Amino acid sequence: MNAAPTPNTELTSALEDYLETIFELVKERKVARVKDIVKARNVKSASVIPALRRLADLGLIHYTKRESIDLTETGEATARRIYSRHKLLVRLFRDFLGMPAELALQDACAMEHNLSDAGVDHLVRFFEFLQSCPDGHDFIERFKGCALVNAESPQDIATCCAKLALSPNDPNIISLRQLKPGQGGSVIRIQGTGAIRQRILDMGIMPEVHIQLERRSPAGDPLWVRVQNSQISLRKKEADMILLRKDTPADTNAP
Amino acid sequence: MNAAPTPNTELTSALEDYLETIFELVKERKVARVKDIVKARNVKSASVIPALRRLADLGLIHYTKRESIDLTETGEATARRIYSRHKLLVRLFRDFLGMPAELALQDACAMEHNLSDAGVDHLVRFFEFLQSCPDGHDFIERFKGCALVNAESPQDIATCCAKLALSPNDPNIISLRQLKPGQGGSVIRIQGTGAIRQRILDMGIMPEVHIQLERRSPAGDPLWVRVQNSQISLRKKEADMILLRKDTPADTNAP
DNA sequence: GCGCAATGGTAGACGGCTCTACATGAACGC
DNA sequence: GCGTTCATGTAGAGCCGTCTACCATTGCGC
Repeated sequence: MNAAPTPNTELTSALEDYLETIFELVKERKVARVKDIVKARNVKSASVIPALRRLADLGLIHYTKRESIDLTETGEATARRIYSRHKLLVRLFRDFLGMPAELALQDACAMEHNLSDAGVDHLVRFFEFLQSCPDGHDFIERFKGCALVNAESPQDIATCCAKLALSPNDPNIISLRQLKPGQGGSVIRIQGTGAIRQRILDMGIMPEVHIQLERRSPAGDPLWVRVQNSQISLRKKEADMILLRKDTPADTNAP
Repeated sequence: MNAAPTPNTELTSALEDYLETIFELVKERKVARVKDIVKARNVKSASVIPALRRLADLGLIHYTKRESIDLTETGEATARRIYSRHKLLVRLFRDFLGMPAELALQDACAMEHNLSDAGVDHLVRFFEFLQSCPDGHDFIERFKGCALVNAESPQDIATCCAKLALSPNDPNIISLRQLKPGQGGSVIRIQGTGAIRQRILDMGIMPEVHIQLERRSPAGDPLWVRVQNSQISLRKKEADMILLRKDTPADTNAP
């Protein structure tokens, strides 16, 4: 995936993964063996050995042929740094956003290599805020209890918010289908779940995105809308699910 | 970076990047040229051409030698999907976590390839909640105004929280340095900023992590603590910055 | 002591992505 | 018409990370 002017002396994502695996193995059972790494990372031993050699060259592990593997001091520090990014992302996705543990883990594994120091810092500040501030905790709990998060146990938004600004009768909050051609609005939320929801998200329609209704086909069903500067077509059924705040006359040339 | 049993017919991260670049160029100036891609992605034309050929093979772009490049219908849909992931992450890091725009962009670029559908969905639900629920907005605004987020314009946590549970005199909230050997606690926050803060985070010390004080050196300065099952040493100065909630006698064998 | 199973390691190949160095084409000024 | 210039494309090489197929060591049961 990369390859750039790789100066051969760099910790790549793959190596980070190996290092992290070793870290976990050592933590768990004091010693890492090739077999364990093969199993944990689901690769062949032929892939592991050169990786170990390179980690050894980088001074991150102690590795001599046919002997047990462990981390050097800098190796352990580096691994802990990677591992803590991992934990942080898991915490974000699982504990805060309510994502299933399994999936949160997968995403965290993949993303941890790309999270910058600044990203770490800002996530940490967020968690610090939650730790210190009971408002924060209340907020998260309400968020997690809410139908938006867990479609299976739907609890209405109104129940989750202390004060709900979107009165159901606000005439500016309408579904995309109710727009007139030429009108636009900003997405507030996508009603509904499952495959249709995913399709709508895949098209780039998500909260805070601006949509404009261009026209309806004569038959009425496919609607043509403009999103992110390009035109896409939607079925009525989908347009019903997209809730938005209609532009006020003021913001005619909206984002 | 990958390479797996790559069946040659797959959209890799690098290709996704090229596709997204083309999407943005087309959006901006109606047409993408090799030169623009070279410039945008900061690579050589020799790298771009084979990528274009493979994108064309995948049916994502129209490309014939020496003619202008544009997206097929599926190419545009795919690109929009990737792009919306990108935007979503930017929104998280910049608008919600208050990360500088530049850095948020970089992180988003790197991470967008690894965010799963489920991850997207959960982030979206979070933004939907914020959109719908004034509590949410208040919360974010308080978070962003808070000293934790913006070290430069420190506003005390107490000011940002409607009700602050951590009374400053809570005897269980102490700095790591005040622990007695054998005692432990859960990190609440890291005081201070800059390089020292980053060093502490790099060691894996962040909110919700459990730390136990093992011993102090005779001189008193290096402290030895146990984090994530391994022992690390800290200077007094660092220990001062780590605020934690002391274990109650109940949770003696804490996580 | 010996042989077998399991574990660890080697050789060689392949695809992906990038590069440098060079070649081709097109467009514009004159 | 022709040459210069810039954009585009080609050839070949290198590294990474994976694989398959084979080889070497170890240690354990007997």
